[in-house]
Amino acid sequence: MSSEAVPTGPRVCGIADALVLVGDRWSLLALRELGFGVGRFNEIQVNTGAPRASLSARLRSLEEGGLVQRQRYSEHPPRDEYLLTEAGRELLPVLGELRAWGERHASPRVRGTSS
Amino acid sequence: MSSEAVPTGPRVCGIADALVLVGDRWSLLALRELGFGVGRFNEIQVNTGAPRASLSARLRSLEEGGLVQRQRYSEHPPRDEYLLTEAGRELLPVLGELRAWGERHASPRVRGTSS
DNA sequence: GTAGTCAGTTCAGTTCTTGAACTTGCCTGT
DNA sequence: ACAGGCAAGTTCAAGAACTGAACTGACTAC
Repeated sequence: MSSEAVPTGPRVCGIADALVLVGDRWSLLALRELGFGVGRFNEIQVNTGAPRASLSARLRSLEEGGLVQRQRYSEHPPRDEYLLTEAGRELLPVLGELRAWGERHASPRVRGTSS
Repeated sequence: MSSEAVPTGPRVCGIADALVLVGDRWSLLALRELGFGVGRFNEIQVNTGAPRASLSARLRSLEEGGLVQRQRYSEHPPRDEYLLTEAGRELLPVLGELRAWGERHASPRVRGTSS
């Protein structure tokens, strides 16, 4: 038997909960930008490459999930920008590790001396 | 004035590369099961709740991405199980942090004493 | 007044995901 | 032997989600 008391069953852990909030293609990229201090819609859109509609939906669900908050920076042309909440900021270390992993294992480029 | 010389531009970093491999709803959950030592298709399927077709596709792409490898555990009824490669195992700490974050911020349950 | 910026929304088409069967190969019970 | 099961997938139609391009408002610049 390979298993040593690994309890098998319908395991529910925080990973599943986390993925409900950030388990899609664009959320983490948007969060990365917010972590860089970029909070404007168009900048996030350009830097991540997400389609505007997707980004809009994603930011909205991140806001509902309590990861980001919207702040008005211009009244008259009503313009908002997005900021990380504490919950969002606490995700940044995870993103950092994910980036490190990605650079080690997922990047087809560089991986050596040049450039 | 929150920004202090944050270079704006088309930022490309390992996060995007990582998300190509694991940036979907089921990959990380499957990886979690593999991390628990559960490598059988049906068990992963039940524990994660992923539809069979999705799981099959996901495991294939994880295999192509070098995160898991398939190992035959029965010849005559040809049956494979999945194991983490080194790249896959190195992702487990990230998953651990994601779980910790999820338990702190994404779970609607618990969250301390009151509620 | 014409053009441009910013933050989204709308639209129609494409792609992805899902659940429910179905298949293949073997093992079990009677 | 033969029906019935289990395991690991595959197939298919339907539905959900995503996408790029164009459009809306509310301004600002020339």
